[in-house]
Amino acid sequence: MESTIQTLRRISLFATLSDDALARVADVAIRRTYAPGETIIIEGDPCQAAYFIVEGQVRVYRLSPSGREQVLARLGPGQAFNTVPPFQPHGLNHATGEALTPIVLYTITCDDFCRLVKECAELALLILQDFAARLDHLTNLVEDLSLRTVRGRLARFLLERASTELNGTAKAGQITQRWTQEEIAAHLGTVRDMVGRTLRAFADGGLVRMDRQRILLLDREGLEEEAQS
Amino acid sequence: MESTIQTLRRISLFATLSDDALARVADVAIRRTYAPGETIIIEGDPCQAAYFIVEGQVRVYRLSPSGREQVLARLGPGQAFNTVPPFQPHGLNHATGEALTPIVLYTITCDDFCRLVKECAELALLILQDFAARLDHLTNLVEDLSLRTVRGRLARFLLERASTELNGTAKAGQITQRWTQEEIAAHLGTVRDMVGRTLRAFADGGLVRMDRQRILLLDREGLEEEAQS
DNA sequence: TGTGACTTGTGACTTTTGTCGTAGACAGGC
DNA sequence: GCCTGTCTACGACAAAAGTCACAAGTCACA
Repeated sequence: MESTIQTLRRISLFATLSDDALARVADVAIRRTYAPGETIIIEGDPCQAAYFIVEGQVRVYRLSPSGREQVLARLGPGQAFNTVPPFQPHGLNHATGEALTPIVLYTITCDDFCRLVKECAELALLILQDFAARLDHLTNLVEDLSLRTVRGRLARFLLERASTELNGTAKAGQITQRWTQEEIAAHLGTVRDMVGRTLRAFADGGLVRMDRQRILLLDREGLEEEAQS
Repeated sequence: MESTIQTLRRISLFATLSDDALARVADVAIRRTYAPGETIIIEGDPCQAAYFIVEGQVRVYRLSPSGREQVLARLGPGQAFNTVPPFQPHGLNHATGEALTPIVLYTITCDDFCRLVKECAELALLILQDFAARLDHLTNLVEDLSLRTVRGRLARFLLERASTELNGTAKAGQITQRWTQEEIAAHLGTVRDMVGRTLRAFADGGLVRMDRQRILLLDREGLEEEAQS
């Protein structure tokens, strides 16, 4: 059985932390598990804790009154969520988090988390970097939603996925992970129908080929052109 | 003439900082001025510095290929911008900042800023809180753009302005600050025409009254209803 | 091999949003 | 006062996005 410290070391926020600091984190971290489909946090609830994923996939999203959802992030092992509200005066969770697969994670209560950060400059800096990355991502999302068409957003989405997967063993231009149109729609802030129609338009134009739930990028430059608008 | 330290004390990020820490900030802060209409930073440029506004108004926005802009924030004295990229590995400015009025501000170079934060846990915590507030704001903006109609966004915008201005001396429900439809549109991620038409629709429905560039909220509950969708 | 749950394809339609052109209203400088 | 530039009003139109209904495909699992 792996020790708490060894496990926490795999969280990217803690990866480069000193042993000393990590030990203090381990003192206050509590292990939890969730079943697929279970809701881990609910938007608007008072913030209880920050969450650090050891195993599994979590979808973080916001829900509209009319029931549509906007995915803010899809997170995997090593990533964290709900790290923001602890630093806010009246800290409410600002999104809902749902387990997609069986989840193992560690939680740290708001108070503990704030205290740790105050006492440990090392950790503070790491979290700042993490926040910076999120701000960057959200700013891009805002630009996308506000200034691009669904067509453009989908093109960017495909290009982005294909390139991140290149790091792995995926063949160039192939998106191996399975995405339903519904899921893609929730990421892009639109509805399934639009995604389906736009994908078909891309396929008709010879930009992509669809093979089940896998998508093959045929014409990267063409897609980049589409991504402009 | 006010000293640098006295001036920096008025920046909200530094307001509660210890004298000692503030002195170190003052050592590396450089005073700058800009004329109205001048561009202070350009999105995509490598990040040179963080900016702290002493006097004047700055508009921070992103530009689309087709020339439309999405305002991310409108900042005044005491507020800061471009504090994020210093914490990113390849730090590029992720938005454009433009002086609306004559500006006096202090800049701190990326390197200095990072070093200060590393050495001074107090400052790190304050910046974390600032980032948390921004993340909150951006998350709301994403939800708005993705899940609400222009009508809903405008209603929320009006309610928000009217309530923040209540703290001042403004009469209940009046938005005293002047907003052109063009500016509102850039905040909401739409175009002037839409804002004009929607405002007119609200006025026809008796929800607001428009008196030149001032807007008077007549029916707060009605607006809240509109804000749902 | 059937069954049910989930996913996708497709067309017709509505609503929302964006675009364009023109004309009127207003404010501030001179 | 009288321009001039900025802001606004408004109608007609075009494009994008969302909605609805229903058929068909896919898959896991008994």
